[in-house]
Amino acid sequence: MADSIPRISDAEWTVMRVFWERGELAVGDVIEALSGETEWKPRTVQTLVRRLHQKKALSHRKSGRGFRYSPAVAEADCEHAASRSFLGSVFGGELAPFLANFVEREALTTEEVEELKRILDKESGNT
Amino acid sequence: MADSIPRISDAEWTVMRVFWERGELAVGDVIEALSGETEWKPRTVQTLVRRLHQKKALSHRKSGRGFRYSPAVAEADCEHAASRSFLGSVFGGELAPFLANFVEREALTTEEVEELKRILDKESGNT
DNA sequence: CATATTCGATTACGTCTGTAATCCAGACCA
DNA sequence: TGGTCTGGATTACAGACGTAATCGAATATG
Repeated sequence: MADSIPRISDAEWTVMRVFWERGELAVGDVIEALSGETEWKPRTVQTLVRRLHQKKALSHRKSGRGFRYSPAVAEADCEHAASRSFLGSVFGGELAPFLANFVEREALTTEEVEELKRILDKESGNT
Repeated sequence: MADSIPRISDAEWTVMRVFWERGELAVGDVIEALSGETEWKPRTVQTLVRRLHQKKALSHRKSGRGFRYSPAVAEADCEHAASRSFLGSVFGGELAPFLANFVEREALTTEEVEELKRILDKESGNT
């Protein structure tokens, strides 16, 4: 895990999620997987795949006429990097103000609150 | 509150925070306020202020030789819009997966967990 | 074999961002 | 009054992003 996490753009997240869900894919597979979800033209998807490969978020493997691509970074790592970056820009890097703002504007149900608390408790034994 | 919230970039957040903390300011005030915090040249700060005014995040008022600017959007609204946008891109729009990923990778102290739970409880009476 | 399809590579193009520099006019200072 | 400082307007410029089109090679298909 020497590589730092590449910065993934909004459109690229959509593509990466396909790879994280389905593993190694050819471009055509990605195009098909996204055909229901987005309006992107095939060339658009291919550009996104190529850029993700350039920035080392996907790796390459020659296969027949083209390549097969697979995730070269872990989803959770990318998510965490994005979270840190977001909290850094918008909330001074802190989780609490984010959460406070969020619950202040969104009506969470008691169910949801309970779920979130359970998640908080999952952080096992610390100080 | 008819205007939708403008999209504020990373560098722009730094500038907006100065306005939210201090209210109406001339460009020079912002430059000075940021001189400790960033390495930005005065022209850079001015460009950011001008762009924020263009995108209606700041309003204008003629004053002497130049203008005084003030926030035209509420901090909490911008934060919430940014949060929604971030969760939408990265976590399928949901808070729980974000929180789960975060606590899984960051060692929160018991103190912190308690604070977060208190925040969650502040969402008053819903279903 | 000939044609249609697919995919990589290259190119495109407008917008947004970060990071300024230049130019100019008005204001303050000596 | 003439210089200096400030701030607005204009311009710059490269890189990221969204959204592709074109070209050309290889492949699958009839």
